[in-house]
Amino acid sequence: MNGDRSESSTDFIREAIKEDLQEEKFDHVHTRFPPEPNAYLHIGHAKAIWIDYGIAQDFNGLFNLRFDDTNPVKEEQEFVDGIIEDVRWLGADWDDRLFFGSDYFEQMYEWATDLIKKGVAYVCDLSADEVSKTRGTLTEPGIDSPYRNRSVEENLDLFQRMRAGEFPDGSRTLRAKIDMASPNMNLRDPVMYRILHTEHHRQGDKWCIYPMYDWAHGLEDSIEGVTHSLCSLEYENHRPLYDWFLDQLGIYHPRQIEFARLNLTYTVMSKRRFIELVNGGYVQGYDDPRLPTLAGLRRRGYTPEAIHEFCRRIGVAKTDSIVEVAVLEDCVREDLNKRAQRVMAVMNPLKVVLLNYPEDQVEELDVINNPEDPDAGTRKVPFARELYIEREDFREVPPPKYFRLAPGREVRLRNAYFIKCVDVIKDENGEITELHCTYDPETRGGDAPDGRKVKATLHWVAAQQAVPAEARLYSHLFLKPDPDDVEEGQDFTANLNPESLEVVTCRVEPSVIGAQPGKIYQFERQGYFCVDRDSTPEKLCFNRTVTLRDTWAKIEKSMKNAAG
RNA sequence: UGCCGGAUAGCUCAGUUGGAAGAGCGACUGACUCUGGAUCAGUAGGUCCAAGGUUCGAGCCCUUGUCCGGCAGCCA
Repeated sequence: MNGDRSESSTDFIREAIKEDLQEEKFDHVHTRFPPEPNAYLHIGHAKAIWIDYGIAQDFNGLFNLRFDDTNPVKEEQEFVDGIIEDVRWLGADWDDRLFFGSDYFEQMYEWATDLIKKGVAYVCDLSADEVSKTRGTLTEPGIDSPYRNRSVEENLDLFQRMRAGEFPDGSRTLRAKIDMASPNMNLRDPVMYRILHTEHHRQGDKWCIYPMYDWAHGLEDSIEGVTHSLCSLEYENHRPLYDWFLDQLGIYHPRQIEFARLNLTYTVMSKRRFIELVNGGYVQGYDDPRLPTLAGLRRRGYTPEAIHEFCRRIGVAKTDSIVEVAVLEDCVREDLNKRAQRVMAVMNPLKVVLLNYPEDQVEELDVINNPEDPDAGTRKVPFARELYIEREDFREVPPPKYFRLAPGREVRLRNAYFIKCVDVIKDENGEITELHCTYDPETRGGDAPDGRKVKATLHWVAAQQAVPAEARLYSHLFLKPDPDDVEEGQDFTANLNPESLEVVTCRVEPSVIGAQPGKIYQFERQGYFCVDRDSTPEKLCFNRTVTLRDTWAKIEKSMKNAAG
């Protein structure tokens, strides 16, 4: 874990565990992350993983990765592979404890039989619709199933025949006999098994009855010897049911503790919505860099360290909360600032011709790779007579407090020379096509021997030597902090940001040639950019992870506000 | 008019066994600077939902109320 800055932070779960250890309810700690393999993981799962894995580490305990694969209709091997990759990428380590709930089906079946023999489980012939109708409501009790008092022998026979495949889907269920009048809906004779003649991704056609989550989950934790089953708030009302099953069976009993799941501003965080966005063509896949999926974040250039730091900062609590994306963005900036090699790239080029620079000369300038990291070394960057600078780094009529290039003004080209603008060239439409400047050979490297200062430093590239590349500039997927904040009759897609992806062709210094997908750079003064897998040997493709903090934009905004 | 949770700074969240109210983000101010977009430092005064109670002492415990969230899949 992140040793140097984690100042032994604690939370209500860690405290509860400490207590359990002191009171000797448990003599060790064993947690697990139990995803269902029916979708890709998102940053909300990362929070859960860091709680599960982080706690196991803090207490020198064990951590399992277990797939909760009890529903063959929705689950696929593709997601198993994707999830394993994501969890490993995040840095959680399950050693050799990779498990599948479906491997326990036989044991679960035996335990179900035990419950039938005990007289606390029965085969019910009601249809799904009838079960629903007889369950009652939040304020009214349900009514007993007419099959509730079948004999143990008949239940045993029927259940065995359910397994043998004698009955069609949905015709019968195995139910726990608890209390149809319980104020907790989960205790109104919940279904334990349903009939599903569907092939399972691991079990094949071995089974045609499948356990419900509520029946299976507690058993899985029990079988694995998990001490603390950490899960989200929505399962709080299910805890009494897990306890009931475990108590009836008389088997090992983990302790469940619930915490609030993560919500983020300007995005959505559910499988269902990801599917809608992908199917609707609003994003290009589950690993679209605009999505908060782990695959998307990874492709965007987020690092495991940044995500870990984010999880540390947001903490663990039971309060429903919506965390600002700005916190996440700040975490990547902090991490990438330390590790990203700096490079210069121009997004929106404006040609600069250095009138007094020799026509065919090209210099190789030594440039520091990362001012934050002395070990990062230096590289060569070509400098020539024709350059590109950022169009917005020049103003013909500079506003107050604008210190960048303007007619007659001198600025520094980062790592190179001072230049002074002597002429502005325009086309017939009055559009500026290029700048004529002079450079001062004495300022090579960026400092003037006579001690004179400039107020701005611009990034640049050599026009001939720079390589064109595609840059994908991402901004928030939604226009509002809460995507569900819509007019009546609309859904969250009404808040989609039409400009969440802007694709431009930029020009980058040649040192990036050959960079592999996943490589992260800081484009100086602009932001962090990550080489995308869509890159080809001919053309690099960059995803903007996040912009740098933009103080100038703030100044500009406040001046506008002051003026308006 | 059921059951289970929650309510702390502008925003988002911490707050260990009850013992002088915290962080981050944002904002503002300043330093520094070859990223005026790196970096660093400082400032922020919130009836800790409300009203009672227990206590020498309560954000933390108890009671009541208010508001918010979850629960009526043969999903997880």
